[in-house]
Amino acid sequence: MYDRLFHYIEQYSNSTLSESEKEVLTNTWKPQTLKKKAFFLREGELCNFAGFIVKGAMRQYTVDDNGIEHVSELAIENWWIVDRKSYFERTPATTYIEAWENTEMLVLKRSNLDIILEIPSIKEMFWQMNQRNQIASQQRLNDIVSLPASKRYENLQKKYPAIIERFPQHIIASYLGITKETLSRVRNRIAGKNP
Amino acid sequence: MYDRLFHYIEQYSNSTLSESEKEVLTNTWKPQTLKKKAFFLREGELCNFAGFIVKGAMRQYTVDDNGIEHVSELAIENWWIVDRKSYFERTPATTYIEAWENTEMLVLKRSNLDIILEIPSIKEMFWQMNQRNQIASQQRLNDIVSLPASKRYENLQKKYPAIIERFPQHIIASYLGITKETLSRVRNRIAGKNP
DNA sequence: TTTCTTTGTTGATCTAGGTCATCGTTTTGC
DNA sequence: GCAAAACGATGACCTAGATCAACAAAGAAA
Repeated sequence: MYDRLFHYIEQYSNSTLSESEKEVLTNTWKPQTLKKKAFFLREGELCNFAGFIVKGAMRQYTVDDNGIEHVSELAIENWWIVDRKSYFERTPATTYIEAWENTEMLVLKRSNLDIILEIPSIKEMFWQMNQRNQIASQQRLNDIVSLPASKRYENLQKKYPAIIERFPQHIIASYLGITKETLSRVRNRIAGKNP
Repeated sequence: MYDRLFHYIEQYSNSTLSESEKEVLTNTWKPQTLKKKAFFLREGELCNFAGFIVKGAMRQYTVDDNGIEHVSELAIENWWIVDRKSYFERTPATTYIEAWENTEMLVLKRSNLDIILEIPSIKEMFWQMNQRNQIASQQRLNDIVSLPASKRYENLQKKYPAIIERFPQHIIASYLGITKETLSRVRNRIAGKNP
């Protein structure tokens, strides 16, 4: 169960974890399973845990003043899921995080974060993770203002085909910032062009 | 000139810089001035410098396939300006960065980054900066899919009134993901509501 | 099986915001 | 000082995508 996490850390820190370090990790990261549709976090709560998905799929979303849900993040195996703002700044969460499938995670309690960051490869891994994440959301922001719906969908298909297979269309649509009807029509148009 | 930088670092690292650390900083961060309209970075180049703005204003933007500019970042005194992806991953820049006013900066060469990160308060400052930045772009992404143009403008007014005063409307419009005409009308409507 | 929920499609219509064009006003460069 | 550029406002029109509605199909639940 922990192997995926170790491997992830070693990959992104570009270094090897010692046995003692691995022990610290197993003492601070705890397994948690969530049934499909169960909430990992609700708006208004404190996000006390950061989760690494070992198996399953989750989605993060906000609810606006009109009660409309807007998907902000979709995550599957080997991804992190956390309300960063709430977790790092210890403020009430503005997002919901929900298991979309039955999901197994390893979760890091916020109060253990500082201990964990003493390990250089962990610090490096978090550093890289933040960097990558930031670049990705910058890219997403840019796409949303400069590309039409169809191009955004095609980009997602290219970049994260696995995501498209794991979530239904109305969730993907919301992630792309369009309605399910528009995504349905966009897919038809694209299919027409590539016979 | 360096005082602003020192102060910024001490503020966000929540610690005090020693004299020797300050010396390292003055040896690695170099002053650079840019005339209005001069480029700090062009698409395709390597972003070899991260800039801290001491005085002035800059904008970062991309140009899409149709030649339309999309403002991705606006920065004034005490802000950083850098193409993160290019700087950290050493890949060709996808953005332009241009001085909007005559600007004084302190710039950190990419090859000095690793030296600088040895100083704990610097590492901490970068950590915080990345964290904040990430949260901000997440917020911006959320706003753009969930709020109408008028609300986005009002939010910007509340959050960064200084930005609105320093840049012309067509730049602000692009930053908000709308056209200058729409911003003009939106402002009229808002002015009508608050007589 | 039967019922209920979730998912996806398609049509009709609407609208926020984009596009195009024009025209003052202000700034800037020389 | 003057021409040229940059800036901002406003009108007329257009369109990508939203909204509303109806319906089919496929799971999931019972």
